[in-house]
Amino acid sequence: MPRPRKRDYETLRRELIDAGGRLLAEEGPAALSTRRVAQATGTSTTAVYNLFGDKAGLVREMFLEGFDRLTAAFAAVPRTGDPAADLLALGDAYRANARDNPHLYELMFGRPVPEFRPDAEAGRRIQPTFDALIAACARCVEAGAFAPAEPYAIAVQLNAMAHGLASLELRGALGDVEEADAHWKRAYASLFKGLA
Amino acid sequence: MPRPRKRDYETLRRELIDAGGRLLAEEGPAALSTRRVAQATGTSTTAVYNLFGDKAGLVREMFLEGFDRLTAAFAAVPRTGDPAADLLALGDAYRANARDNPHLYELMFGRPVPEFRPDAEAGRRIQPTFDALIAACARCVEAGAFAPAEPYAIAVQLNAMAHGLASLELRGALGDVEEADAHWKRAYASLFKGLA
DNA sequence: GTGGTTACATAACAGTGTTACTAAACCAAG
DNA sequence: CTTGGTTTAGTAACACTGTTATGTAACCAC
Repeated sequence: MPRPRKRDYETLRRELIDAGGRLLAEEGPAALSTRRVAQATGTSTTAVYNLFGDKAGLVREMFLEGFDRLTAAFAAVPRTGDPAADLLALGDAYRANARDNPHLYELMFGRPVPEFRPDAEAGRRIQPTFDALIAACARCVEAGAFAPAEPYAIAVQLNAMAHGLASLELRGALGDVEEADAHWKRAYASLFKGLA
Repeated sequence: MPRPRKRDYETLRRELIDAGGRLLAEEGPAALSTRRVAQATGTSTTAVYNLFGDKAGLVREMFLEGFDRLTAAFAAVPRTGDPAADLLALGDAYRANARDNPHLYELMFGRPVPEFRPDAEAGRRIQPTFDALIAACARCVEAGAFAPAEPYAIAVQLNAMAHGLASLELRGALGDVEEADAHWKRAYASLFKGLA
């Protein structure tokens, strides 16, 4: 007869992920030690290994959650009668996500945690985020805002531009907020013109 | 009368930076421990602290060297009578640099080494790389290939696009080489059209 | 009480960046 | 020659890391 569990595993798992998210947001990736995460949830590091396999498993969940949030932010963008404006709004949502969660953004698109590297399965799991962008591009093509082209190919361009701009902005390379605003506006205008 | 030095400091400094570069290229950022770098140069970790202040100081030199190389790659791009083609060639050089040195690229544009974060001085030191891009954009404006606009503002767009594409490509998100070629080609075509 | 099982925390291990410490190597002065 | 002073260099020590090993706890069945 096994020893009873002190805590519900689902709840503990949730708390560990949340604790990791808080530490990451407040202090950056260097704060993500198994000891600190475990301590923040009143348990021991063994829980990380039992519930996630290892530290990378925990960080993987945080990575996936970052994309879930981005997907949700995209889904929250209202669908108007103007597909081009909707696509711009997606870009705004992407930028806001990066600015509001710089450390999580780096975790999603960079390699700040040495132990973690996304696997192919994780890549598949984040596809919905990109799919939302592809769908928005398809609507622009259908509405005639963009010249006929494969929505996927267009989405790559938009994705690259947004990621490049967000990365530059997070590094402080785009100047103050107003200057950064202007850069985003110009870049999207150029690219939209080029895609028309 | 001080004890004589066993090694010339300039030479040792150079060797430590080179050793770091080799370890980074061959095994990635996780191999960049002070002990391994010191061992590879037949000295002890104290040398890292004496010559660079700390590990971050060594990594900072590698970061700067990465940009020196990129600047050199840009300088090696021949200046033709076609400024737009020259700008494309700069993009190719940027991409080649990223593909040939993926770990160094991540060090230059990401945060793979937790101890190191570029300071403002480092930011100034890498300005020449960006200046080359700005100059190439200026030539496109002067030649009428691009509509009149601040070369700096154009350079930001090109930089963002190139960085986004390179990052996606290094992550395996652009498919095989031919597919990636096509994505780069399309993205630059769209942006150039938009800037015309 | 013993055995078996799961659950959990702690100890132990090997590695990390960094600082502290000790010895080495040399010349000057007495 | 000895002592003192200085720089140089390597190693020891420290606190931290991810991870595995270990020991104890908690429960029921026999």
